[in-house]
Amino acid sequence: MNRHLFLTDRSLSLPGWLAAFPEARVRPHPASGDEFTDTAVRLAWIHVGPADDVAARVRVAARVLPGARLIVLANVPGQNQGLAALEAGASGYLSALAAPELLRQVASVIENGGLWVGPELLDRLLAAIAPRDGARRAPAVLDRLTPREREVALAVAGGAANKEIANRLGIAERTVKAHLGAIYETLGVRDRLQLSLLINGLPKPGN
Amino acid sequence: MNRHLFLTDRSLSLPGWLAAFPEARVRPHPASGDEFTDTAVRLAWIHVGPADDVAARVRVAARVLPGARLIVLANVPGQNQGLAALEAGASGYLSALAAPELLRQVASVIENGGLWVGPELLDRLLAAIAPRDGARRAPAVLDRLTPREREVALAVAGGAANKEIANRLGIAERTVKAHLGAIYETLGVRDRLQLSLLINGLPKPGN
DNA sequence: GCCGGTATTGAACCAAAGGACGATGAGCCG
DNA sequence: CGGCTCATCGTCCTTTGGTTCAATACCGGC
Repeated sequence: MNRHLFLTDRSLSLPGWLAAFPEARVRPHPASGDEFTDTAVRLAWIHVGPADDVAARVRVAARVLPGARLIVLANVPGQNQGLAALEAGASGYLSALAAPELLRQVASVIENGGLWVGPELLDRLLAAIAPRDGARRAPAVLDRLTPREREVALAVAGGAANKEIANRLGIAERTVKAHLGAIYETLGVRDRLQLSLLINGLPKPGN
Repeated sequence: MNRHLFLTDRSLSLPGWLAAFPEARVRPHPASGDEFTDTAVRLAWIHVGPADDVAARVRVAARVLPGARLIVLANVPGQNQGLAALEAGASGYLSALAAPELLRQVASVIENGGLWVGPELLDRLLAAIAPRDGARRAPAVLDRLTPREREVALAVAGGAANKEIANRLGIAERTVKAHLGAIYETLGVRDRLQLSLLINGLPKPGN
C-alpha cells in the first residue's frame, strides 16, 4: 500500500516521517517538465524550504499525482507560505518537524476529506477576511498589563535592551527584569522576542 | 475523565454525539451572567441553531470553561456562521449531524492544538483573501543574505531560539550562531530582536 | 489597621546569546 | 592549481536575559 509519497530534495527530516508512515515512498521533487503520472498515490507530502516556490511545487505535484491530496511540510513554517500553499491547492500545511503522531493525525483528517490548518495560519486567514480596526489590536494585550509594565513592554517591543530601558525610565535594571518576568507570565510568552511579535501583532511561533 | 462537555438546549442529536464520546457530559448552554467555572473540561461542543448568536455562545463558553477548546456543532452549517464562530474563538465548526467517526477525528485534531475547518469554509476564506497581493512582497533586506542565512533569519524573525533553529535545520547550534553573526554584520543590527523588527518591516530599529 | 496590588531593589544563579579566536570541506572561477 | 564564497563545527569567554530566593514601600479599600 504505497499510498503515501514524500517529495523532498533533502533527507534530514526523513526519520520522523518514516516513523509515522514506514511504508511510505520517498522521491525527489518532480521538475515542472516531468511527464510521468502516478494515480496510486493518495497522499503526497511536499517538503519545502522557506525560499522555495511553494505554489509551483504544489501545482507540479497536483499534475503528476492526479489522485492525491497534497500536504506541504515546511522547514520554516510561515503564514505567507502557508497561504500560498493552500491557495495553490494543498490540503494541509505544517512544520516538517511535526511529531509522527501529528503527521498521522493530519493524514487521517485529509484522507477523510478535511483540510488541516494550524492555529496561527487560521488567525491570519480570519484577520484577512474580517479586517477589524488594526489600531485596536495591540492595546488588547497591553490592557492586561499594569501602566508600568506597559511602558516596559512597549520599550522591549521597540527593540530596547534592559539596560536602556532602565536608564530611560530611571530605575534599576533589576526592576526592568522584574516587570518583564511579570509580563511574560501574564501574556504567556517566553522571552522578549515573542513579546515583541505579540505586541506588534505579528505571526506567533509554531506551525 | 469528563473532559468532554456538550452544551445544548435540544437533545435531538445526542445519540450520535454520545456514540462518539460515551463518557461525555451534557448540560444546557450557560447564560451570559452565569458565574460558575469548570477548568477540567478540555473540549466543549457548542450546539447552535441557524438563528443563534454563535459568537455570544462561544464567548460565554470561553469564559466559564477557561481550560477548554471550543467546537461549534451547527444544526444548519453555513459559511457566515462558521466564520463568526471561528472569529469568536472556536477551534472548529462542523455539522451537528456529523458521524461519530468524524467527531472523534475533529476532537483529536483540536486536542493537539490544531483547528478544524471544513473544505467549503476554507475555500471561502481563501477566496476572500485572494484579491490581496499588493502588500505581498518579501522584505528586500533578505536579498542581501545567503540562502542559508535567509532561512536562519526568517526563523529568528518568527521567534525561534537558536536551539530550535539548529534542530529544525539539522545543524549545530554553533552554526546557527555563526550565521547569525554574519547576518547581524551584513544588515547592521545588534541582536535578534532588532533583526526581527527589520525583517517584519516594523517601525524602526533605532537605538 | 490590615490586606492586596503595584513599584521598587538586592544577591545569586542559571541559561541563552553573542563574539573571538580557529578549523574543515565543497564548489566555483579564472 | 590557487583563491574565493559558503556552510559547517569546536572551544573558550563575556554579556545579556531570565529566574529564584527574597525585602521594602506606597496606596486604596474594607
